[in-house]
Amino acid sequence: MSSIKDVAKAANVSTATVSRVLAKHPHVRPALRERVLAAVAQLEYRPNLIARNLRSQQSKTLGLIVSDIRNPFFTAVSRAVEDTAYAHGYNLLLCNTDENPEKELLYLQLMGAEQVAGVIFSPTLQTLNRWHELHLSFPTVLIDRSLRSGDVDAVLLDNLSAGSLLAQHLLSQGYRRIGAIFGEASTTGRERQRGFEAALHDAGLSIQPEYVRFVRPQSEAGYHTTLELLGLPEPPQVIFTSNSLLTAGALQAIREQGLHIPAQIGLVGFDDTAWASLVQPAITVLAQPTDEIGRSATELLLQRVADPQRPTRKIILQGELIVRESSVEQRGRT
Amino acid sequence: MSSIKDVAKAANVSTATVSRVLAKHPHVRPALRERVLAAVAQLEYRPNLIARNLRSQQSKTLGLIVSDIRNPFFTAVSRAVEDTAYAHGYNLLLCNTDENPEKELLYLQLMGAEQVAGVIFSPTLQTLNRWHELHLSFPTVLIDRSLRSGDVDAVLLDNLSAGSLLAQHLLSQGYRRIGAIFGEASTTGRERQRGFEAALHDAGLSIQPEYVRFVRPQSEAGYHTTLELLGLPEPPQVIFTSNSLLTAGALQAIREQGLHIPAQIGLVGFDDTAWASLVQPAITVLAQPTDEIGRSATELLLQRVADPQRPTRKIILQGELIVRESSVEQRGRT
DNA sequence: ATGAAAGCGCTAACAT
DNA sequence: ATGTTAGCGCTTTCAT
Repeated sequence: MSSIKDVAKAANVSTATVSRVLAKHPHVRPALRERVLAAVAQLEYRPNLIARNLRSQQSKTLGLIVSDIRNPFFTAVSRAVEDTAYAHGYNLLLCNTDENPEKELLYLQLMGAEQVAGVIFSPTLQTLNRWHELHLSFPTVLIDRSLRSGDVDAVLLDNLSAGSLLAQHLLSQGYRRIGAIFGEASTTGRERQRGFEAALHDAGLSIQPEYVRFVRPQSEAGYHTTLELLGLPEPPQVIFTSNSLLTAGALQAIREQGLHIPAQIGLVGFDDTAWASLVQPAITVLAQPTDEIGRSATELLLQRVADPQRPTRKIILQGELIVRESSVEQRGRT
Repeated sequence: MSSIKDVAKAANVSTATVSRVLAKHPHVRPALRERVLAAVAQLEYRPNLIARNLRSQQSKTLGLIVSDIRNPFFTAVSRAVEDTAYAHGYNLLLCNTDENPEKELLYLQLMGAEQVAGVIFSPTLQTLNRWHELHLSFPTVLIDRSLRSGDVDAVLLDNLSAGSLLAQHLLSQGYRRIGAIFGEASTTGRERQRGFEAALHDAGLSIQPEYVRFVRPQSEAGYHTTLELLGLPEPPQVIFTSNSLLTAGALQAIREQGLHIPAQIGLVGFDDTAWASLVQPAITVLAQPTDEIGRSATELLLQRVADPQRPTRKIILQGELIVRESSVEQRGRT
């Protein structure tokens, strides 16, 4: 690998001049510029970004720390973040935490050590609670989860409204006994649950605790919890799930019990995954604008990188209710 | 951010000693070690990896360049790569190329500039064809695609067998007019097609070119191509797709045409995605061992990092045919 | 066993 | 407009 010195030697100039040419500084004589460029081409010179970063104390890398890349929501967001970062000349350091606070801390440290320009992060509740103790050396934009009060940039869904909207839809369809499964590790599940409860409350319904569960936001938990719900003396008429992994697990459980959707049981969830419209009946979902979330988060982060003094902002996006066949009106049911 | 100098000063030792303690060198007096460790803790010192990398000319970062992170195959592989890398103390620089050779080259350059320890890459045919011109400065493991002859480490599916296996299953089910949609940008699609053709040939069937298509390996293409196939004067009895995005598109097209699977048309594909077993009827697939692919690729890469002289290896994994309802026997059909 | 010092490749302040 | 040089934070000879 040839270095800037080799180029300087080949072009018979100083390394400073090479650096200037590469950085497109204005005051370089065309003749020299040509010589440098020729040498660069001839030697196939590529600047060593490590050295550049060390010297300039900043990198063109963004960190993205998500809890599970297999969750289609994060997959979609990651893709949007990557695209946006790329468009701005940034790259992506991707980390997976499995909702594990220790891994979160470790990766956060890593980001600091790698001198990333900034980080996009979906934290667990635990890490969020000790956020102020962390003293991170880089700007952060939270996605999917945040503290109401937290003084951090964030791009979030209006989870309260989203939970309400989905619950209201269920109520409007005549459902009364609603089983609900929420993710336990994050603020998001809690907020969606609050929206859900608010909707029931507004409709004059009381909350039956045995119908409301908080579990690990993964397929297996969705499956087992749905079986439990279905096994209740008076099983719910519909299952409300707060993320798509839970929805998948619930669907599997319902199928295995030989129950027909929507005739015997309804099912709704979050995130308009590829399969939500592919299964039959298609699943009613509260779709999140994943592209917009990823794009906004990246742009927000880049703006903060450019201006660290800028006041904290939270971007709240609205979800969209997509009504499909899995939650059609149930007449004449108890 | 405190540096190694600050620590040295606080512990009243030289930076060399701090470095030795951190690197767990054997010959440091316990007393000094304690002082250093105390200073590290007190100052919350974190080594600057950029500086470390510059000095040691190597990093603990692995590059992963995939064509589309939204493809569940790559999502699953990425997850496995991340896990394995993490277990070995490495991080992941993730890039998305959209099957775009220019982006591939750009990202490959970036990897060099970022001094990654190595790269796992799923290249397009075009980049593969000029692989030897690239003169990469880091070791690479190819996944999903490769040249038969190429002198590069790779972890691949036995695509020929996989294509055959899936086609043979179709033949054994009595299907004779088989529409097939393959990805065009990679070697993988071609190989699966060769396996497919071999199976038909072995069964004494001739290949009907209008039934065999090569398209962009994405959902939209699967959708439109399936519509075309379905619109043929004598439409196929079953659709064979060579990746899960194509399968999803095909399924959508079939549904929109109001055709019943498997009574009116069959459907099979690759990759056992979350939804393949969730849709009804469940889809027969040739499942790839995504976890094993990601793990093997990472370990192969790490071994090569450790020993650059080691002879090139290709790890060929077998797919598994999972027969479900979407391809059941068709009796009495023409 | 420990410290002094060189140097990884680059940028930028300073000098000319 | 261009060159000289210091130094980013670290590791690793080379002395002692």
